[in-house]
Amino acid sequence: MNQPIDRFKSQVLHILSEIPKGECIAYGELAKLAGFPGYARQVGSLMKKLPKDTKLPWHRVINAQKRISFPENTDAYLRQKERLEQEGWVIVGNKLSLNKNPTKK
DNA sequence: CTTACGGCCCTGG
DNA sequence: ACCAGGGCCGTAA
Repeated sequence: MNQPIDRFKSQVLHILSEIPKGECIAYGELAKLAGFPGYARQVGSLMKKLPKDTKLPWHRVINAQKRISFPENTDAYLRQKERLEQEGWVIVGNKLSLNKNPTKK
């Protein structure tokens, strides 16, 4: 079968599972760490494939713009927002800020 | 084989 | 700091 992409998935999922609480990562960063720079979108596609009962912190994955990659009126957006806030993040609009330290002057 | 579409990224205005 | 445009990669039609 497709070894490279299969490995890609495994790596991404593994790294994702290693993401500590209270920390987030961009799709591109995740892909890069997995050894597949430029595969940000594929990471997103992979996230979409994840089962609903997954233990993986998919909510800690956001885009490089520090924004949730979902329209605000969607359910997915709200869920991710809630989870991130639960992790101690502060969401302003559809953008993320560091916990208790947005921009910090 | 061409077209369309993503949980994206980067550069510019 | 915010929005728009173009580009990248893979999968599905």
